[in-house]
Amino acid sequence: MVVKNKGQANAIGEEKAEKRVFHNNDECPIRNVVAQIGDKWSVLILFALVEGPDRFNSLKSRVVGVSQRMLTQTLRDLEREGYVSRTVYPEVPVRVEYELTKMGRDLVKPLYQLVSWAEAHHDEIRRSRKVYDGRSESALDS
Amino acid sequence: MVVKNKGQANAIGEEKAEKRVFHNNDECPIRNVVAQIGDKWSVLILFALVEGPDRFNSLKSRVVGVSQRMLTQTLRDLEREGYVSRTVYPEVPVRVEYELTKMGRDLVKPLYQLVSWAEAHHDEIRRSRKVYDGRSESALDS
DNA sequence: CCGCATCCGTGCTGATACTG
DNA sequence: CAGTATCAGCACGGATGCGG
Repeated sequence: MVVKNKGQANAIGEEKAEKRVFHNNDECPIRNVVAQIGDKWSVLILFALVEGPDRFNSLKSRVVGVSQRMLTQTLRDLEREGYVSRTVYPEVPVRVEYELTKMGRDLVKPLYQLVSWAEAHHDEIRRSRKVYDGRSESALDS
Repeated sequence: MVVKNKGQANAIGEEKAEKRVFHNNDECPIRNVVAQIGDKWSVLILFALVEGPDRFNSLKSRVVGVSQRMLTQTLRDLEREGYVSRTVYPEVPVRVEYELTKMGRDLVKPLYQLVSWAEAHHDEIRRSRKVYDGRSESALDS
């Protein structure tokens, strides 16, 4: 992440010294990971695969709304990152199974913490949005 | 998460368990949270604010690369979600401080787990990318 | 069944200039 | 200091058609 402080102090919540500087570049592991899982379909696909290996068209059915194009593309990206493995069974017709790798199953753990938090605070977030949007409207009063 | 557990046991009969269906819509708390923090600057700004309240231009210096436009916009979004509070001190010149709310500080906890994972696996991910990209090139052999 | 190729609209993003 | 306004580029993502 290129945390510039006194000599590359690692991690985030450790010392309470000077305020840290954050870089968003190719070397930033935060963005390198979050940018991928933060896209439109990655998280849903990863969680679908938690329940076990699955085929392309089965995934397409289970991840409602994903297009063929985006499912292919996202699976390729996840495979490139090393989260998902792709296995082709040369049967007739061809069967292709996608499965979480060890790193993929590892990633899902902290990800699940985040999702649990999201589910627990969903209502609170939506209330906050309504309040915020309401204030914006009332700002138009004279 | 809008998990629909009904039938859906289509195709290939040998499903050992019922697999869940994931929807990406406005009601999905996963996407509702991940979509926001997954954007280009949210995580870095949130982590910058973990160290305490900060002013606009200070944040702009610490989050290297962010433009004035995106910093404003992201802070507004985070405020709307309820993660960040905005306080204006009518001094001369004006001072505006941004601070994590309780929910914001709460969110950072699971987020920190994810970031720690990211830092620990950054090298492995980059190796995986190189391998993947290497395979793509060698596929051009004859 | 599992894709890839192509077209194309839309929204995110940065650069720049201006305001209270 | 802390924004807002406007313009332009381009990447994201959907729809469709073709191929192994």
